[in-house]
Amino acid sequence: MNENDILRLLELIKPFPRVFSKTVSKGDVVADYLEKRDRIFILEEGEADLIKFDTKGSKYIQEHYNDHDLFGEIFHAISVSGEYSVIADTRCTVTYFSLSDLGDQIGSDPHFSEIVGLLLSIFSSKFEQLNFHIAMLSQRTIRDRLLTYFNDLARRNYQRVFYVPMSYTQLADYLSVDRSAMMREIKNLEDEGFIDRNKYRIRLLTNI
Amino acid sequence: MNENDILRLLELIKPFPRVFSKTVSKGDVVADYLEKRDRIFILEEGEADLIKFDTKGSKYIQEHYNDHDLFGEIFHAISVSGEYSVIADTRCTVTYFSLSDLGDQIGSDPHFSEIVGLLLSIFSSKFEQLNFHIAMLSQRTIRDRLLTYFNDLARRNYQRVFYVPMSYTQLADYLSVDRSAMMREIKNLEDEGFIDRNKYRIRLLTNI
DNA sequence: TTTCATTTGTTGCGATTGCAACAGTTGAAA
DNA sequence: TTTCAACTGTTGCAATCGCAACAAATGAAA
Repeated sequence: MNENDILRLLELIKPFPRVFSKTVSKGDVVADYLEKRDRIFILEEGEADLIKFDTKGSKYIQEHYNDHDLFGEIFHAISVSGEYSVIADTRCTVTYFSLSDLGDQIGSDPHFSEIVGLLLSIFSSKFEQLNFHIAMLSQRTIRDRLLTYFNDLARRNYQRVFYVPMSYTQLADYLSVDRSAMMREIKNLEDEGFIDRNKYRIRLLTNI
Repeated sequence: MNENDILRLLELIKPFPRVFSKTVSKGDVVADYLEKRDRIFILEEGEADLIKFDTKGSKYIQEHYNDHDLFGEIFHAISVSGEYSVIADTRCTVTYFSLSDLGDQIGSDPHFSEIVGLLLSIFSSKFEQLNFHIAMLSQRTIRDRLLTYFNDLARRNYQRVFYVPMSYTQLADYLSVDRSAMMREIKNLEDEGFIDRNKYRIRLLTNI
């Protein structure tokens, strides 16, 4: 996601009456994903987690958000069972608005076309993320999912070396595979000379 | 997708100079997915298929489009390998435009706020589709993917009975599983009393 | 520094899946 | 009406995966 786009959008829309800001303390609920809504949240300061509450009562960290990250119901593949909340990891300031509200308000704004452009570029990049997720999940073996994911990291880093940007527990969740089976497959990739690994630092040794 | 939204959007944007229409003959290329673009196509009349050309030369129908369907690069999980084209199945008329172009043009239009609203509602529904696809692919067994998909069909039909809206070959592709393994699992679901099936007509016999 | 919860790393085993192969069915074009 | 390609339906088998279980490592809070 382009951080400058987010910052510029914030600057432009903050004056609108139906664009809200709030600050929540660590541990507080930033947003509930209980009802289907068209709100978009921009995290201005702090860190927060998207948490899934299982039907059995257990909870998992589904995503982690930093400064200038963007989240909202419409961007998420809320799984069939369970409830979701975004919980503040540290003290957080968020700005949020409802998309349909925004549509009503920006018409008369002199920066109207810039705002629309920024929204479209944010949407494009979200579509791209979701589409990549689908392409990765369409791979049928753990090995192919890992390689698809690693190649994308390498491509976006312009390097064969990169750091996995989340814990392996979270990665297994993102790839939607069993964690232990994923670890086994990572070990296989190392043993067979496809990758070189040192904790979260990975180097791809082959093409494709 | 709400067909009325599409029709109203067409009505509003057709007058713009950078919104184009064309008619292509059966078998012709409607759109190439070779380059990353931000164009959106609306099929006004006719039928078309999104075709994937494998690295081995084989080709598959990935999606099928009817009147008033909407497609474009940003809406698709273009898989890692292979090329894509949209090919006319019958004589087709399409209207298309580039999103960024549209952003530049609608600012001065008296209906801008309605246009933005329509675009946002179209995007919401695309996000919903992609998110459902991810939630379904996150299920780890063929059985769970089938039940997730069937329950969604039933929910959207307000009925336990529904027709699978594509061939089983295409369904296996959408669920990203082996076709024969999927057929085996469908048979198991029948044998175990979860569903009742007659070709493409399915009735769910249990909850969840 | 100690404690303790979380994460990583590893393995055996049974269940599920993909693959290959082939017969039967269907439907559209010749 | 015949032909033929595409799709459905089925099975055996080997590969892969999820699950359970547990030890080791890590790191944040007390």
